[in-house]
Amino acid sequence: MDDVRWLSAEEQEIWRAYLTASVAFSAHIDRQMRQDSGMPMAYYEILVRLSEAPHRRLRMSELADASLSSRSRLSHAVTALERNGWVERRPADGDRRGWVCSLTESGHAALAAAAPGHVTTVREHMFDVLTPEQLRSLREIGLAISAGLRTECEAARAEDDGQADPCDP
Amino acid sequence: MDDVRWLSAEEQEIWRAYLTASVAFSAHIDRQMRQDSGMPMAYYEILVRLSEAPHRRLRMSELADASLSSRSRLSHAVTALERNGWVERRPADGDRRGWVCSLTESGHAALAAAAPGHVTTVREHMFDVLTPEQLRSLREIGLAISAGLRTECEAARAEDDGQADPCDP
DNA sequence: CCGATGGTGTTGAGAGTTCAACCACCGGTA
DNA sequence: TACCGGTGGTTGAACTCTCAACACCATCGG
Repeated sequence: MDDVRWLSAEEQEIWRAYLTASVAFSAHIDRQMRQDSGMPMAYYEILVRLSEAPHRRLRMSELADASLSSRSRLSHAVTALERNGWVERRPADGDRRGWVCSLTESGHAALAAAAPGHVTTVREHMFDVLTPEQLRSLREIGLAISAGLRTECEAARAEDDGQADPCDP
Repeated sequence: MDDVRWLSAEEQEIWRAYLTASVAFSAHIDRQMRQDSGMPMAYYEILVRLSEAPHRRLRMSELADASLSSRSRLSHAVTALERNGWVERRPADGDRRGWVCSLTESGHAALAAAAPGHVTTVREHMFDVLTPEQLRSLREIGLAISAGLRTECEAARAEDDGQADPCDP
């Protein structure tokens, strides 16, 4: 890592355009969610993933993967969501290490109340400002970046020479 | 906000592709920065902005805008950076309310040490996985989304009927 | 000069995240 | 059976961020 391939002026411009938009957009969405529904975006994501799962329940580890969250983060988050009565945790049958997390009726109601504002925000600041072609492109870009992140994890895992895996969360 | 324009299946796919990539990518970058340089990405951003400013110094409010951070967040961050000796805060002359924050030599060294790893990560997971055309498109997409967020702020400000401005940070 | 208004920046408390242990359990192996 | 590495999940402390309140100063109008 000694001969760094620095970014050209043009590349810097691209990177900055992406970074600025990404940071500002996610901050905007998070703020909207907190103000209108009293929960951070990460919690909304958890509720969404639960609501989409069969029987509205998932193993903790599966929920962590689905909601792009570390196990530790999810554990804390579920504790908070449980306090609100939006979610329940019960032992998994068949594996006494595991727990399944399920969406309560009250949690489903909270999700239903939060969704309209969220979707409206996303539509206004994304689908209303981009052309259909840009949207198609954005989909491909997202898939490519995600794939790139995933393959690095697999490569690190494949080495399995005791190196720490930098892709846990 | 009663007749919500929900997302079509195709739109959901686009949104999810973007969200997944954006969250995973920023988490990856933040983790790399923390592990290799002991600071969160937000702090690196502050150092970068200072290093690019004339005389490597900026008013707190300008630095907050440049680093996409709220004033409160910047204030806490600068306190932490000051503790590391990477940054200094001194009263602004001409306006006794204000403070200017400047990058120290030690801060510049920390930035120089952190940059290679960061740039390498960005290149590997963005420039190496996207085509030139996708990169051009991503730049336009970023600019469009940022512009959309900005115009909403201006609209809110233009109303100036006592409504709170939801675009402060 | 005085008060009203607005901008600049800080502070403290509470919420959320990260990191590094840690415990409990599974599955395979000797 | 006993051991042992690997998995599932939690915990507590330190850290970062958000939000609301505040203090201070500038500026403008009377």
